[in-house]
Amino acid sequence: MQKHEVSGSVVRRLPRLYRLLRELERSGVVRTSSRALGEKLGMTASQIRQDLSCFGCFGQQGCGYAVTELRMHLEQIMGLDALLPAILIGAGSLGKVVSENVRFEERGFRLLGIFDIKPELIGKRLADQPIRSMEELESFCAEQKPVAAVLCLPKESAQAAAEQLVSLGVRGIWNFSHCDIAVEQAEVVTVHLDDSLMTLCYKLHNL
Amino acid sequence: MQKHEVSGSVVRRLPRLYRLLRELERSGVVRTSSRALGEKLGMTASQIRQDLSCFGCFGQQGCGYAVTELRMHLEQIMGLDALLPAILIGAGSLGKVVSENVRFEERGFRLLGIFDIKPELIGKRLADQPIRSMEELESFCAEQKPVAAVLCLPKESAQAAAEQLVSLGVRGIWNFSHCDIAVEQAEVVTVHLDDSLMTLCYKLHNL
DNA sequence: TAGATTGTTAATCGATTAACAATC
DNA sequence: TAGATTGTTAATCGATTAACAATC
Repeated sequence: MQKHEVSGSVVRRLPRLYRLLRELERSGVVRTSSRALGEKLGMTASQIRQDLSCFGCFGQQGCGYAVTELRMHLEQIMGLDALLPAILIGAGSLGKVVSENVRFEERGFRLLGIFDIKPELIGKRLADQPIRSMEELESFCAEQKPVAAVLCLPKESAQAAAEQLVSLGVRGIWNFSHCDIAVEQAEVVTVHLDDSLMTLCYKLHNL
Repeated sequence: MQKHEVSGSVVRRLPRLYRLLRELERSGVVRTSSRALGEKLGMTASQIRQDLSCFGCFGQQGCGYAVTELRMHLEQIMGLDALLPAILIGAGSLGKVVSENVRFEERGFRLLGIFDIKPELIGKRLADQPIRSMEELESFCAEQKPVAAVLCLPKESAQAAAEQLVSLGVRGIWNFSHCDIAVEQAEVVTVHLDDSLMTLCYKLHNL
């Protein structure tokens, strides 16, 4: 289906388009066009069509796109229907917010386990799960084979944890650790809140 | 100093370079080169030099860059030394994590006030601040003149809150509300955790 | 059929990389 | 002076936009 490798710019735009389609669906819109979609997302109709064309043909000449159909295609393209098994490491305040506020099941993942190193947290519950000891991690992974891990650790321990996770079979890491991580054989998506805040600072400074 | 408008791609790279320089400083490195910096950041030496050249000349031919000096220049460029007055709206679990975990003062902002609409939260403390009632917001803004606001609200109330804030003088919004926001006359930087997670899903799906 | 809108090819624009003269 | 490395100009590469034939 994909001609060549799809560029990062295209991949980063897919979630926004997906969210818009969900909204249109909720408001009862049945058909739409690249023009209408582009307007709402602040991009050109060309770009919408060009982006979609990386993955196939989802419209009809003259009539545009069926909203629900296109939304389902995007789900397939992004793999949101897969529900990949995932775990979360670090049940501090950050881990708590992420586990309780992120809709994993609507974003392609199922959160199977939450781990922390602090003895006083073990056994408490978070997002409907017991917090488990890090000593359980290896056997848990052997059994449940999580493909992804959410890292909510201080930056000092993030790199080592990432390496351990990869050695236990994890292939994707969602990293909240305020530092960059380098691991072979795994995809890492880092959320750099500090960088995001600094870009706001820059913009205000150069208004 | 800036020839033309600096592109978004350049602006987004500045924080990473800044973080690297802080690290180098901490490990006692005194001088460095575009080659060394590029290697650590996974980009070309050309790109480092090209990015910096948007703002001035900070190196010496033959000798590279003085780490501390360049770090200080970047602080100036991004405006990190300004400590712009900021407020936070929404003291739920998300607001709690953001106010307690983000190092505002190192990122160019000073958090002056935290607001929430829920009566049961008013008066409790967060990040060394009392949580204030939304009724106080107008007079507080008139007095303290916050330039930026952190939005930690559910998406239903985000747009209206943003508009109110702008009418009260806020010029920059750091938006955690899981939705896009459109306001005239203000810079908005939105943190889309869901989009970030979906790109990880895509990558794992297309491994 | 006429109008609309796709998918795709071609043209433009911008961003990245390479090259090199200037100079520490 | 010789070696290194900048700042900048030119060349390349990729991404966005425009144009248009195909067709619903």
